[in-house]
Amino acid sequence: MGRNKEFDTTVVLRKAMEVFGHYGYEGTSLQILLDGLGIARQSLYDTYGTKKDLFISAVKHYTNEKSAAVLTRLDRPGSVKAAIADIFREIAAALKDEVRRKECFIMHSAIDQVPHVPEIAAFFEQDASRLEEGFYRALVRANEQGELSDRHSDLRALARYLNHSRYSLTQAAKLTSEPKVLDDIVKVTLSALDS
Amino acid sequence: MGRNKEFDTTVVLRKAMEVFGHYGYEGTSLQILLDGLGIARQSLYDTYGTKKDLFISAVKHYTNEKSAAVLTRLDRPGSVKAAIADIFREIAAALKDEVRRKECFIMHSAIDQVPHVPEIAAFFEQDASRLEEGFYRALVRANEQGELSDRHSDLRALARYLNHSRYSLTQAAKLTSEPKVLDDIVKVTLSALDS
DNA sequence: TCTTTTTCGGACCATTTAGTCAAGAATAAA
DNA sequence: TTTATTCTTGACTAAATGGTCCGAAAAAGA
Repeated sequence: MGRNKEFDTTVVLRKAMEVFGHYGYEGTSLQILLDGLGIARQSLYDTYGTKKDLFISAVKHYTNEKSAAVLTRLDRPGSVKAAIADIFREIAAALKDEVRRKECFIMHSAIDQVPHVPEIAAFFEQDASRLEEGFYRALVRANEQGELSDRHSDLRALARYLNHSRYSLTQAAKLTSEPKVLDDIVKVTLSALDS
Repeated sequence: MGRNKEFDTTVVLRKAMEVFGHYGYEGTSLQILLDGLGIARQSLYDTYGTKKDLFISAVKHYTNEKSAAVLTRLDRPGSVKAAIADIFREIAAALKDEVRRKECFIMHSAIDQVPHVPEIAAFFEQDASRLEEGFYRALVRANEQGELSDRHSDLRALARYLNHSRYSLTQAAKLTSEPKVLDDIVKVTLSALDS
């Protein structure tokens, strides 16, 4: 009974990522937001709550999606170095794609709000530790599989580095439109795993 | 003849970096800005122009200062690897210092505005190319001095990577309050230069 | 058909926004 | 003292802000 929702809430969430990613949280006026989402003002408040609520939902949805993909790839049996290379090349591919890159920039807006929105700060802290642990587990396995040389003594540092590099690629993408630059950065980043 | 300015304009510019760095450009209301600068409203408009003018001035001042220091260090004779290590450790030191770190975050706010303020976009494009060239020159010299192994074939990629890593450290600092994490990231970043 | 839910659009609100103007006090050099 | 510049304060504006309320149309199941 009753009318069904006309829009797919996850599709709208995707659009929210794009809008917030482009204008930033504070830079996104309600008008811009509504135009970008393509829904009516009341529908926004009914479905997602306030502007801030929607922002938090979008950030969490985006981050969870990406993190899950990374962790899955890291835990898959086989070469760890190949897995990590896959992960970074996938990020670079997304950032080079005219369409897909747009929603990635919500990361930048989200990091912007870390000092002002405790819920986002706590969320990222938790996410970072999950990811760091994931990278660390993978690196330990890589070591057991003989993929690393003895110059990689500090696997904890390496794990932190890799997780941070993942985030930082979107920043690089915001600064350059040259795809080659992203490829170069990824290439050198991955070389940290070489012997 | 006439009264002198009571405030040092570069000191105020520094405070502007802190305020804009903390709240972001859009997140900084005029009231917050004036409170942070400690000057009267009219003084702001008389001395710096609009809010946007001040923001651009602060961004340029900060960037020029940092870039000049980096380029100077890179061009100094002696070990290039030591120079690069110095540069990154200095950044980490600044980001770990409770006071100095504050103004660094204007970089994040500035990158935020790249898609919306053409003047900032053009400025960063120029700055990035200057810095990339500086790193590249240094790496060529390092190669001539026998500091690099033959696994470092693509010095252009390495230069881009180093310049990007410089920027990305402030992002990492915004996400973590743990100093050890920054040290770890720097350590692994520099290991890209090892043989 | 009746009921329930959603969508949509416009009106509306109090608050905040960036920026301007004016006037008097302070300060410094001529 | 005179003159020029800056500082400070407060009032003011027009526009934009996020958010709420209302009513009618649309759609889906009972």
